[in-house]
Amino acid sequence: MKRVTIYDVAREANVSLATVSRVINGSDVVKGNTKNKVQDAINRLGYKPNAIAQGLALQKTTSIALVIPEASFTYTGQIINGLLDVAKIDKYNVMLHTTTEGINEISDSIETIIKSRVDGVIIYNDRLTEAEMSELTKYHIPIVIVGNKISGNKVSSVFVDIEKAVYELVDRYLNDGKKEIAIIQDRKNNSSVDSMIKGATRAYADHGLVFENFLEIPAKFRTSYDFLSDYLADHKFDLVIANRDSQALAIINAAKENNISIPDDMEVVCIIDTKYNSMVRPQVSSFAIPSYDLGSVSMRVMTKMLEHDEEGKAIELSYLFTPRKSTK
Amino acid sequence: MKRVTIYDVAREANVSLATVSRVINGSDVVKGNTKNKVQDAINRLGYKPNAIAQGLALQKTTSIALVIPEASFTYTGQIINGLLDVAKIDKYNVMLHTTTEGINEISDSIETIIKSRVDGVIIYNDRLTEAEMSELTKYHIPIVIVGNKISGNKVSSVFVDIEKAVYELVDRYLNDGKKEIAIIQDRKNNSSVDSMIKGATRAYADHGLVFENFLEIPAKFRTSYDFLSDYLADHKFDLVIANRDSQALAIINAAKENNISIPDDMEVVCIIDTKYNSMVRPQVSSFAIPSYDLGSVSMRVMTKMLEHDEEGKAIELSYLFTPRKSTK
DNA sequence: TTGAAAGCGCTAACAC
DNA sequence: GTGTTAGCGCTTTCAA
Repeated sequence: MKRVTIYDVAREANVSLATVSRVINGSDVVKGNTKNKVQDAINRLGYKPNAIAQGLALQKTTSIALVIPEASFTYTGQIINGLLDVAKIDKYNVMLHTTTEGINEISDSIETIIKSRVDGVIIYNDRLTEAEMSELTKYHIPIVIVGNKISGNKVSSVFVDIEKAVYELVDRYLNDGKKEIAIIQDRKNNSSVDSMIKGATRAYADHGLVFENFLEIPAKFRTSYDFLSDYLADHKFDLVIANRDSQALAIINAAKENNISIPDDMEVVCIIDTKYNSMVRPQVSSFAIPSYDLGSVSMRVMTKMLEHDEEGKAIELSYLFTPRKSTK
Repeated sequence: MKRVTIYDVAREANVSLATVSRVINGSDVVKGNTKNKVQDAINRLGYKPNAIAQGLALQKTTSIALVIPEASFTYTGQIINGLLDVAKIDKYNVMLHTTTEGINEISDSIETIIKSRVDGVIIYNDRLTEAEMSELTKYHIPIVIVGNKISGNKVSSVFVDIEKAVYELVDRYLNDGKKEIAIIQDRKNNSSVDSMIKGATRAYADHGLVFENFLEIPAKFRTSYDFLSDYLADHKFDLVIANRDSQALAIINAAKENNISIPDDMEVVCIIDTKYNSMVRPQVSSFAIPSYDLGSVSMRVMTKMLEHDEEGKAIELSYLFTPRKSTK
């Protein structure tokens, strides 16, 4: 079966292909009568414009590339949903690319992305390097970074000020005299943790103290839980801050095992919520990062750069600390 | 900045564009010497072939469309990872489309998918209707359905026999004299639940019994948990089977609230595991559906249909019942 | 072994 | 209002 083309429609409707083109693009110069003729032919033949040919002719594909770290769907899922919802509204397609730390870096995807001639690329990537950024920007393709404040010529970003969030939290605890505060490493989201540490460090400094409890998970431990169930045996904290709710859970489980009662003996807070936090007991106090919005706003910003030729800008989204059962 | 084209390379290398085309496509008729000249020009100019133009000329895009239900990333995440991993190996791009029950049905995506001229489409969709299938198959585009046994001309499927899994499980409990077994509805995965019910019904029938405990969640309850915490107050089961681990969790939480001890008073099993099952207490016994493989095999099957012109086929993947703390 | 030229399906001047 | 035609960047006969 041969795909029906614009020529077929033109012949069927007894008009030129230019007229058909005008009709499918909603040009208003076409006379109502011929427009109907063409529309009928289109329906009769089941014609669907070839986006590839349009892409070639127009030098634009109305599709964007989305790059996310592999195996991150539990927390990027909401971002993707937001992204896709507005992509759908604006009629953009999204091509999905994943990176794997140490195996499949961004640079490996760039080749494919550039060849595919997407109109823009949206990246949720942890600790994007300068090199990677300039590798990309040299193609002058609009970029939006989600989760990290970087902007410039045709590169925008949408993010939450995690440093501030953690600063405020830590400051509050220090004011209450609770000085044993720890932050736990998240191998899957280094840049977020970098911000957390900055916030804590600043809060400590403002109290004339030094923040030292960044818990790196030694390579020999496969999960945070494995590490913590050992570690908590002879360490005690007033508050532990994790990046994702799943890690907070690991902490809580490890605490239970060591007869540390949550939140009485120790409190736990996380930054990123997923829907699991609503199913789990105790529910973890969190910052309720607006993941869906992170995605939807990113795509909005992208289309604005694309269609209204807007400049790159940095957009900060706000968070809301939501106390639950893991804090007093 | 104008993008560099094959013409630019041809001029730079002092050959015809046909020769450049041969080089980038690895043709072996080109003399080593000229091949080097061309390759040098390509590197010097930073030329990247335009996949859109190639797509037009070749009538194939080396990209596929992936359709999944929105907001399903926690359990489709692994499938996507598997899918993308082999897509990357075979150099296929994947365009991501989501459906939303009642708002964005498959049929709404078909238009876009067909226009985008992908080479094939992979669908993880719950209870795909006949109408939707034929709407798609009429374009003669290769399809693979994941999670559902449907096959035909250029349509393949990759699935796990959930009916059998549940049959075996229920049969075992009935043999032990545990007759109060319930299955809980999963609005997000109707077809899986359909299979579960079939399996249970058959097992009951084989024991001369009738399966009746399919717990539908009335519309007024927002979550399974809301429903169950009421429901379990005056209902008791030997075993409750859920589709996803998150639902099993809801059941366990609701049970706790009603002073039903798991697994002593009631046992709980789920079909689909996510990584959260490893963080949660008690861990839920499950069937350990091979989600990653579901994705990777689907993509393999797709490329086989695409590149080796293979026929559609149905591939069954196996499961492994994994007892944990929610069963005796 | 290489080049010339037609064609992939569409858009957008430019004519009429 | 509508048609003609020259691209868009590439692949692939067909000749040379």
